[in-house]
Amino acid sequence: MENIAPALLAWYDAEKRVLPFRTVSTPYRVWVSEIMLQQTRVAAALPYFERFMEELPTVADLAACPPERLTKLWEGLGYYSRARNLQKAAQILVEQYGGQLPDDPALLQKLPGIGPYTAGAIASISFGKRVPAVDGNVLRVASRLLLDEGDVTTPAVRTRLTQAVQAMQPPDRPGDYNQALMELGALVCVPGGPPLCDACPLAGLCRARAAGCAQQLPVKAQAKPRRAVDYTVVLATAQSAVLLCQRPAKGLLAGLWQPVMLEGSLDEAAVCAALKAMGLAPGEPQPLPNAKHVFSHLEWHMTGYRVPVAPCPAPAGFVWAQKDQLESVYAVPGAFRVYRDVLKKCL
DNA sequence: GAGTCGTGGAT
DNA sequence: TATCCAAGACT
Repeated sequence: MENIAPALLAWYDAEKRVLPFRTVSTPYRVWVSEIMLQQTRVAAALPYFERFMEELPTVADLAACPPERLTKLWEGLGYYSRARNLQKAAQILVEQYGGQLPDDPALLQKLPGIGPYTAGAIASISFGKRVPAVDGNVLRVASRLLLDEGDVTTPAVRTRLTQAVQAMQPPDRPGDYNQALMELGALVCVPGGPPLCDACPLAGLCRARAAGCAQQLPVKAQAKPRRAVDYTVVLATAQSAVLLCQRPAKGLLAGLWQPVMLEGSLDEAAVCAALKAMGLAPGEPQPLPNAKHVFSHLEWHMTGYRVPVAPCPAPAGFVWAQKDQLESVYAVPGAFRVYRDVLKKCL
């Protein structure tokens, strides 16, 4: 195949988006941005990135940040283990690397939260190393360009496509080349609809376009169905505060805070019984809207109540959260958005 | 290798 | 509404 780099880089120079981690691209900023962008759209990550950099401008600041504050900064962005791993890595950098990121992708990949893609992205973008950084965008672009009908979720196909794009990576601009492939996938060679081939600098070289099958690529094994789980969410309120409980340190939404969560879809009587079993004195439950939250691998079906309870010390593992604390202290998952909105109005 | 791990936008 | 899926990593 004719080398795609010249046309690709010319397009990138003219069309690339102005992004904060491109405007000032220190290794630290590139690293944080790459972690935030894992499985996350640029538009969703941007406000988080700006806030994060304002509060934690250096590796040392990140290493020293109170973990609960870090979780709050990440609230709503999802995949919360990313934040924990980011801090673990920062602490390793402070202790073992003088607070500097190494330029060797093999060393980068030893840090928590940095896998093959992110190591390649940091090494190529920040340090000019000629290494690949292959994400979902690049797999889509490459599979179309080469008309590769292999399943891109398999390691063999990923390796094949990685080698193909890296073979054309120019030694003088490896980071821009990697970013250009991703940018092309994000802006032109898009998923979920017909790609914008008329705007593509590689259209003349694209085998899938020539064959008229670009939209059918990449081939992916279909996702497995999610399982549904029923819960009852109880906003137990007293004296303009709501009862919150911290989730376990491991697993789904680890360490985040939530209202009283009971297994199953319960009626008023069962809710009162459960609250009494917690040592609370519940009043009359008031039904709230049901809510559904879809995760990658499961669905929560939530039945909601607001229940006034007699003022009392919080049960073990719970806290009484005032309205301002709910906003500024406790990190609550987006899964509870419906019920957070209720609290915003009634607390 | 297959599950786990969030959220929101686009179609 | 249902589905996909986004600058993936970890176990």
